[in-house]
Amino acid sequence: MDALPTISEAEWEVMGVLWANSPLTANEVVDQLIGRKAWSPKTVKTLLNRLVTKKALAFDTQGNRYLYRPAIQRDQCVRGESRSFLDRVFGGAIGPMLTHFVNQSDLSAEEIETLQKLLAEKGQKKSARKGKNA
Amino acid sequence: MDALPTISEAEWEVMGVLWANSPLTANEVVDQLIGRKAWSPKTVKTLLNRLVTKKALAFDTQGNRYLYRPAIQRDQCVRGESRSFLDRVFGGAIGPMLTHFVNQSDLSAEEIETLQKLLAEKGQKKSARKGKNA
DNA sequence: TGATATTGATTACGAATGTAATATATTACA
DNA sequence: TGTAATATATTACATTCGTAATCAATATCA
Repeated sequence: MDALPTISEAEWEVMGVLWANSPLTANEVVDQLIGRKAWSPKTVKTLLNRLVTKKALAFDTQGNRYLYRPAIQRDQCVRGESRSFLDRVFGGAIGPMLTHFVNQSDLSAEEIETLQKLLAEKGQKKSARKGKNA
Repeated sequence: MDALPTISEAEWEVMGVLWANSPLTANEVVDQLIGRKAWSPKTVKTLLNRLVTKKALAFDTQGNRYLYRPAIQRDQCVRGESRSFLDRVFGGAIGPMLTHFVNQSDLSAEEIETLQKLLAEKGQKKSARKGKNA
């Protein structure tokens, strides 16, 4: 059930580009990263390669070029990373984690409102079907 | 300003023990980890050593034993890790990150309430001193 | 068609990590 | 005081990661 490959920090950057927009050639990925990372194009190619090996990316051939595209969903990776982070730093306790971020961060009025609504909904469901937490 | 050492996953486990309770001898740390990690005592010693080298831990000598204690604050490390996680996975956008967790998680009624109160306070301050976000 | 440019594949290499084992110093028991 | 037990220090070793350079295959231009 958990066959997610491990995505390193640098690799996340590359995945980010392709999750946002794909398929892309290697050079297009390189271009997207200009300004955000001071990487040699060679480095980016290496990362693309590793991600293919890890089966985090797939590609279709177009002449002698590859058109890369994600082979795993961003949302799955986000969940995996989040779980790992939560366990490592907050011992798996999500309440304290959220509290921490709300305290630390400078949320905009809109963000606060969005979250409040979300929580309100959560609270509703909660009391609507007591104990039946899926 | 950012002189925090990098704490690896395994090292977090050890730091966790000492943040919760210190000072402790190496063996006491080993004991605390029994059941949670299937590590050889040697491995724990190695981690303690590395953490001392990284200046994440310090120790006082007691006979031929060391009494280890944290040399950096948990809160600082939490902030560092959180920032790194946020940047990597959510591109630094805290709103979406919180939304994600609230959506994904199964918060207890109490946790929901706590967060709602927190957000309410945040919202208050927000409108009280507009634009003056520190 | 031959030289060149481009693309992906392979190789490189040091630092960090996970996971210990061995060596050395010191203490404590007999 | 000698020897065993224990504690820390040093060394080990395979992987992963960051960061590229070089090699090999192919396409393109002259």
